[in-house]
Amino acid sequence: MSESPRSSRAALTNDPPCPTCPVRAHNICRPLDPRRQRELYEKRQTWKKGQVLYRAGEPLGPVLKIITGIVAVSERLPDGRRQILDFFFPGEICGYLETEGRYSFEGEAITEVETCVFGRARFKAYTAAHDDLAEIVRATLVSKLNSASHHLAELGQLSSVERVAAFLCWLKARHAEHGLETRPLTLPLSREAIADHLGMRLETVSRAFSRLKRLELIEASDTEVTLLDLPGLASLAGSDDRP
Amino acid sequence: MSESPRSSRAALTNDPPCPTCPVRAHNICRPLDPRRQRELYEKRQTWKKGQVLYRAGEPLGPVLKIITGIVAVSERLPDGRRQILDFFFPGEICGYLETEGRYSFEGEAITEVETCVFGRARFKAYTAAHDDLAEIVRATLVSKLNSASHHLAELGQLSSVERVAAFLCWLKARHAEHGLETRPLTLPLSREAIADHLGMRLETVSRAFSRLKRLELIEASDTEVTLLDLPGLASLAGSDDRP
DNA sequence: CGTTGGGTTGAGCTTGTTCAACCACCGTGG
DNA sequence: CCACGGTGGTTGAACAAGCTCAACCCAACG
Repeated sequence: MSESPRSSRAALTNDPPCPTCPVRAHNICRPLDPRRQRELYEKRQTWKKGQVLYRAGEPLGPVLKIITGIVAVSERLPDGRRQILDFFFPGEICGYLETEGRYSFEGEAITEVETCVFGRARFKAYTAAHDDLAEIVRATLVSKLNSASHHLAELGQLSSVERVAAFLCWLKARHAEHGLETRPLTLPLSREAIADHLGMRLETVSRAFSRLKRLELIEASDTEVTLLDLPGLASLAGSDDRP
Repeated sequence: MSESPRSSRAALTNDPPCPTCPVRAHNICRPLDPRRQRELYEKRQTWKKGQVLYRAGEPLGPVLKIITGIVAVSERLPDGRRQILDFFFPGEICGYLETEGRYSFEGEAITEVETCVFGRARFKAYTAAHDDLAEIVRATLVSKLNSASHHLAELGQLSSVERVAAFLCWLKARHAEHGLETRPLTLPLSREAIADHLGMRLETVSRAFSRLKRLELIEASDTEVTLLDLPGLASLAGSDDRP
């Protein structure tokens, strides 16, 4: 056996880039020691903005963990209308939880995206074999069900301005959770993406932003928002923050 | 040891009513042999129409499996608006999947309801210890996430008539799945409950029913509906049933 | 320097809400 | 037995919210 430090076999199985990965402490990777990192890691892939990671109805492909960028998961109606169900942020795993047999939804890179790529069968077996990982998957599933339900209540009951307020609060929480700047928030989403997420038209989203500015609840440009009055926004959004 | 066939201890631990339970073949109970039925069974409870099984924010109580009747799970805004997130039918388990620490939502009996009652810790431990049961719980969770997502797309994208059409298709599928009469469907839900589920007002639901009748897609009374043209309804509902 | 892709804003229209009247059904009590 | 009130459903008319279509703005970029 060769002792050369970079034989092709060694390059394949050793030295994963995990130690410098910005999301090594997120989700499934959080409890991994170097040995398990090496066992689980396979490869990475980058996706251009607008590129589709998987399409509804297609047979299942690999499991993807987002390293950088944002993925929108959506359902599309035959006539082209689409509902963005969720935005996946760095650290999250997409194309896994919401799958049974085939993809039910569509995953699209909303920004430039970099992902870790795992063979599905291997990933499933590995997470099933390790209790701590299985528990993380389960907890994520429960939390996704909760936020989908909450989102449901927003779409069903809130007016357009209320929905945008709720969205901004949600976005802030998400940024905070991922250690990103929250004052101001960078808005990596177009008005159209926000509209498709909130079940309204982009013009209505734009008007809602204008209203919130006029009410001095936010300051906003095309790509940045500052939440000036978080409690005010939250109460608009119907969050019953009982103190 | 007494040989008397009905000592109090024996009454407590033996002879669960499972053999005659109408939902013994549903969900978690499906793979149970008599021994496991005896181990898992605790007791039953009935709830009057309108009674609240649990409230958002309360500490967790027991896990409930519905034997007969329908439970509506909803989120309520501070100002009283409510969104019915899901209807739970006989065989389903409620107050379990969507919980983390405390109840996030509210469960209310929409009809007279009979349930099996399981101590939560015991239930959790038992299902975790049996692989087949754990798998059923996991699959249910995934399927609930899928249907919540789909419901989200309906609320976000469909018009009022389309939503009612989608709801009727869904209801029919649900009845079929539970072996209930589907022609005509009995409608155990008030117009108000349907409205709260679809994010509209009861008057709008009523008008949508009238429109669907005029289009001869359905026949309906207060408490019964017949779906005359299922494909027609489905296409209204935006179901891309590719043949 | 023109073109292109978002974003904003206005005017008119459509859809769904609000408020109110009315109806059918059902159980209760005179 | 019938009058009564209550509950849930339907329908209409006026109104409001959000959508459509179109003009316009601005910054980025070839």
